[in-house]
Amino acid sequence: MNLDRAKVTIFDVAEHAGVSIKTVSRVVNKEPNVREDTRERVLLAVRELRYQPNAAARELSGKRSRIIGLIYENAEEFSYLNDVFNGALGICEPAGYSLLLRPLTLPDPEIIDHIRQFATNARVEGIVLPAPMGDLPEVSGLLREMRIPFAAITPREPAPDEINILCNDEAASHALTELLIRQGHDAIGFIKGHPDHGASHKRFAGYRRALKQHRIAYAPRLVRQGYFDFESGRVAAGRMLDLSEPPSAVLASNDDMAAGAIFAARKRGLSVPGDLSIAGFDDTRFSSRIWPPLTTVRQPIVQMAETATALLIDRLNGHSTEAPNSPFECEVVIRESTAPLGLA
Amino acid sequence: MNLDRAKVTIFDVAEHAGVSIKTVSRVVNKEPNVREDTRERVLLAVRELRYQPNAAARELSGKRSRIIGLIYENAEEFSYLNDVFNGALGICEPAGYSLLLRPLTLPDPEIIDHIRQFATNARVEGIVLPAPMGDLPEVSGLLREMRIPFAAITPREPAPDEINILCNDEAASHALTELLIRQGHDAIGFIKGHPDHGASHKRFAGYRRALKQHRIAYAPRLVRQGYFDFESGRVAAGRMLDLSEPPSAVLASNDDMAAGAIFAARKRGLSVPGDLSIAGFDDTRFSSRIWPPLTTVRQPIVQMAETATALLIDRLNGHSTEAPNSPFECEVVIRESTAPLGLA
DNA sequence: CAATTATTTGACAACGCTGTCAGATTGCTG
DNA sequence: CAGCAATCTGACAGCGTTGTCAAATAATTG
Repeated sequence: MNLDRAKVTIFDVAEHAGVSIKTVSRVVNKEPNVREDTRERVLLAVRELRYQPNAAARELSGKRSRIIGLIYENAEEFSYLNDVFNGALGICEPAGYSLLLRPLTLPDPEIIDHIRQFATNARVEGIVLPAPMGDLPEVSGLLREMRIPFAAITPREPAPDEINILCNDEAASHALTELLIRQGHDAIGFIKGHPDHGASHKRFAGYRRALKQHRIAYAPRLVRQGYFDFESGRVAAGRMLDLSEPPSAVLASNDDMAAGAIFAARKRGLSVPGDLSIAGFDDTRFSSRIWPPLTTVRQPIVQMAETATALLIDRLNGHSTEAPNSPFECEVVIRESTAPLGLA
Repeated sequence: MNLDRAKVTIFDVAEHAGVSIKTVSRVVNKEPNVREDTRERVLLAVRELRYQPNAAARELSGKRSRIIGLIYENAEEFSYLNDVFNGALGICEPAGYSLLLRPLTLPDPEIIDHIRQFATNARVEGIVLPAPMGDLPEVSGLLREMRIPFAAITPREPAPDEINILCNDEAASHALTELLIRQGHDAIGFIKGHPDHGASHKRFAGYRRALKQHRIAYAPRLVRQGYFDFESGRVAAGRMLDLSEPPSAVLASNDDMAAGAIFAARKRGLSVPGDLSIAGFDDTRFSSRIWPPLTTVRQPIVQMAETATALLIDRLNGHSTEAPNSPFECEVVIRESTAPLGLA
């Protein structure tokens, strides 16, 4: 198949504007040292001929592919990724970059090879690493070693001189726990997230801080390990509900597990929130569509992805990445899965 | 940022193998007319030096970008897209193609311009069009006019000589309706899908055919227009439930609307499936995670996307696209949202 | 075995752009 | 207005491949 469109070349533009191809190149690439009137003449020619620089020639000559990779976990949780895609694409397109996807199924013993191959084959200039990819030390280590710039979207401690976008998971978790405490709950269960995800620890920390602050004793029996998936939430919640002194509220580290908790409660004939309040994290698409709609925490994922991508492109272009490394704000969304203790 | 890796060029390989660069090119591109022993010598050199052809140079010289575009509706329904992505990526990667995403928000009055720009800027060789993109005549018309090969994944009538992947929506809908009829239901509501989607009509047709076949009168009051989103399903189901003679079962044209129907039933104090059976379509990720888990229809989306992409690549490579245009099989998944009439 | 044809190989010119560097032009200084 | 620096512009050589076409080699024929 021939790509026989767009055959206006830099020569055509140069001739039309009465300058050399190099000057056209300068204007198109916004290089300095072009007189204002020549610049305009060239720009006019570009518009009139609808000139589109040939990306392949550019890359071949200039060593820049203008491709950004996005390595993500090919998990079921996809509304998060949808936002990431949209954010990243929204920035890439106007900046003249293409976005190349690389799904990975975790855990992946050959992850290093896969990423190395992706980086080489796809000739990406930089990589966006949404959670939990940015949490894996072998991944960030490899990219550092390969000297491929990357932007991680994950609540880890920002490494010096690396782009890292995060939001205040801990504060949001604290706020959510506090909400339940204010509603009179004092036996509050917690389902932890996958231990490899930075967010898991932050969320747990917020929970503990809230308990402590309100002088509620920490009860290990009310804390269970989950793995961010529905099934683990269902099991973890079930265990707690079967205790002789079950919790009156459960905080799950994400919405999938919260949905699992609702499922477990239903199976035991408990009403939510009448007998058990349940809250989640993430505000996925279906959080408001299950019954009862979930109280949860919403993160500005699109904005976070936009910022990560924009900073990455800045760095690729040699701009001095002024890191606005203050975390993004999460928002507690109160719906019908939580209620004051003792009320239906 | 320099892409200073992978600097083994075709010259290095040629020298190492003691042949000319052209011969290396022949071997790498699987062209004919190379003696077996020279081929092997070259292949060995390729492996030893870990030679990776430079994609930019290839494109510049050979006019082939090896990029495939994927234009999709940037809707909320993402588990469908996840499958499409995975299927398409899974085929592209081993075939040496890159996949470029182009989300579009419908309705889009400038859709023509957007696609034209995408096709030109991104220099795609071919385009995959999952539903509902393949349903829009202006889109397929434009691509035809631009002479860009495309593969549509949608239940429309396959245009001659165009790649079109579909599954037997009609038969699945028929089977699902029949299931409800066998369970004793005879007042079966139907919530239609978005009228611009080909699947909507197929699914409705299957419903009507089943009614007819079992001599159940078609009742227009039990059929409502929906738009594939939760909210429209909720409203449509609500209207039916408020009738003086409400249905005992509702078939929604997708799972989002079925979830809306469950929501509406709950709000009215009805139990599902005790008072109302509800079935959906698509088997999205959360279909099994809401309460009650949905009876629905599963389509082999990943396979369909794989096939579409593979056929497209075949065509791009000049192979004679033997269209296996027989539809893919859907599968009815029976869960707990449907029950025989009169039983809890 | 010479003549002819089929197969295999290689030299070299594109492809469209950017980087380098030298030359032309302009502006400024005294 | 000469002399020099700063600014602008253009010629030309790559970048790593594939396509074209001619040359070399092998296979076939009478």
